[in-house]
Amino acid sequence: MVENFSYLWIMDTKNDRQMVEPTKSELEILQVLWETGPATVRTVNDELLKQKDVNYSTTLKFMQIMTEKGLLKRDDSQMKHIYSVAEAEEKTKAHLLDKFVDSMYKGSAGKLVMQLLGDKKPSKHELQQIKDLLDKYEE
Amino acid sequence: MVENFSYLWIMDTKNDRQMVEPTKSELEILQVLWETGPATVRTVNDELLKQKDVNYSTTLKFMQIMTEKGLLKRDDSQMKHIYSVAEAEEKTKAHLLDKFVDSMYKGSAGKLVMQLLGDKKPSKHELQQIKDLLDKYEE
DNA sequence: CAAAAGGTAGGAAAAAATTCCTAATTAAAT
DNA sequence: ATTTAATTAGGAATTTTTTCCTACCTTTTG
Repeated sequence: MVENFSYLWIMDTKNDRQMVEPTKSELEILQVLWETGPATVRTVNDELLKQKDVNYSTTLKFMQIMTEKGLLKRDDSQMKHIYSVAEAEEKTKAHLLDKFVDSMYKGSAGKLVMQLLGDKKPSKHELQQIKDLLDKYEE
Repeated sequence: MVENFSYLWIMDTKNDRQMVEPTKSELEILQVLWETGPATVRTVNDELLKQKDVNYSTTLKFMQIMTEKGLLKRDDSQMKHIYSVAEAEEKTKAHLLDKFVDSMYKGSAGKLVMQLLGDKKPSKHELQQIKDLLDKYEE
């Protein structure tokens, strides 16, 4: 019986992994890693420095925390650890988008798109892409 | 000369007002006020209680802070103060959506829509609305 | 090999966001 | 007129997020 419980607990923690939501700073790091692919702290920090003033040890700390949270994976077989994202970019983005739509538009994707069109100005090319997608979607 | 400077400063602070971004908790309060329109702390807190466990004085505090930040306006001519949002719902949402698109999809509204269609499932009615809007948009 | 440079780990400090306690005030009820 | 209930204001405490200092390794360089 005890084994059953602990087994369930292990499964739970594994499934909860992507439920962990990145903070603002953590998201910035994810975005770098989505761009570059697996990378060292140095590489990530250099990228971040292009956007804002940030200390190397701050980035290191974040990436350590994110690894603990399960947002990142780490290969520490070499001295320079290589970090990579734990979940696919699309999956994470889908989740964040989902949350955004739910909270801001009560889950109505249509409302969001309508505001988007009034607000941002998609290029002609993008508009066509969207239309194509909508057509294909209608099956 | 002094008058000129102070005049400019006043204009600046007014324009900066909506640049203040709500935190997560503050957004929840905005959402209630968008629904109900101008309301007392009591009303807002009652609404919040439907979603989560929150103390009256916590809500009060938030609404005071939000007023200081310029996110809310307050009519305190009566004992029960009446709070209302400082900026129109659409304007605030547009701004937050804009930030979201920029940070997550590098400003490509098209990319977002594409993910949206793969992810969420807009209803047939919503799809038609979107298409209509796209057609109208092409002028 | 000694020094310098570049890494990691761990903790602590600082800043931001959240929560709620308490005192004072006003309105309502008995 | 007292008491009770509802409200605001102002901290203060807590929690979360962000930042970075320091000690200690490992690798590279002179």
